[in-house]
Amino acid sequence: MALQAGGVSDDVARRLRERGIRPSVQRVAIARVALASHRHPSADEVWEQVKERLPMVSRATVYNTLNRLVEEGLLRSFASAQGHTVFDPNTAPHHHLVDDATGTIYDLPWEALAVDGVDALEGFEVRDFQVVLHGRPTRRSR
Amino acid sequence: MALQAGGVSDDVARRLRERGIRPSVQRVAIARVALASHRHPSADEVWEQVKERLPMVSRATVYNTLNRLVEEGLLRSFASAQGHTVFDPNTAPHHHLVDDATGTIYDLPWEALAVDGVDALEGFEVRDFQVVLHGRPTRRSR
DNA sequence: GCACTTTTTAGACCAAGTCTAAACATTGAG
DNA sequence: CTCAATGTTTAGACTTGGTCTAAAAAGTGC
Repeated sequence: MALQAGGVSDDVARRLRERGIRPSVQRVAIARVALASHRHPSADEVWEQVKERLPMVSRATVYNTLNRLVEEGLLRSFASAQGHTVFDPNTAPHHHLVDDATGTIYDLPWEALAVDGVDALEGFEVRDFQVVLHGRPTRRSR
Repeated sequence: MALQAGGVSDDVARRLRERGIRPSVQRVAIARVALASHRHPSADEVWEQVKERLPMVSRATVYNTLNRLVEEGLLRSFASAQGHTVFDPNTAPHHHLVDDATGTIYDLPWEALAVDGVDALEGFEVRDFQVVLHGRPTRRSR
């Protein structure tokens, strides 16, 4: 197998080590794909991509690693509109816009929308929230 | 099998007929459960409840009927935080609060929150939206 | 009552995700 | 370096939510 360019994978390995995750070859490869992704991939989509470089990697390892990355706060996961779990390396607060025709999920910056009334909600203690919009992009360039 | 009280099921049958759905015994029983529910049940939860009155009803009929009710606008469906499809008879716009500890989903009235900035979004055409909050109820009485 | 259409049924099938037991890799002590 | 202990990965079995299919049953119109 080809050696990986030092810089990026070292950075990923460091981030894993910081969270107490031993940076095995497999875990670094999986984390590289998942942390760089901007398309909210499912676990199997990550698996496909990782297999291009590391053909013998097993599905269980990909699932276990992704779940571990979520536990350790390096990734977020949530259910897509189709009910499948997808992963998002953007752990900062942001909103989502779902194109129901394609299933694509777009990130919207937190500052793009203002939500008023959360503090005044009666009967609930709110930990966090986001706006989920349904619609479609009007430009191709996204 | 016991006859059903006329009033309610006649009402459900009428609503089905209005949408061009022939009100078979099974479909009325399924719709009665789903339309009366306030707990965002999954299809299998609806199936369990329907079977109490109509033990021979098949899973396929429940799934088909619920999907049909969604198509015809009598129900909404969406993916819960756990990634399972759940059904909601409240088709008016409203927000959701998810208790991650229990998976329970609470409805919040549309007027409880104000979202600002949707019209000003660049690059997207928005069809609808809602706020999804995570937290927990502070009162038992819900 | 009879041909036709619609609905329901049981169970096969499928896909996403988890679990398991065995193989493999890594580490630290001697 | 060798060994034992521990941690990780693997293939494949398993589970679960959901769909599909072919045949039986029910409903419709003449």
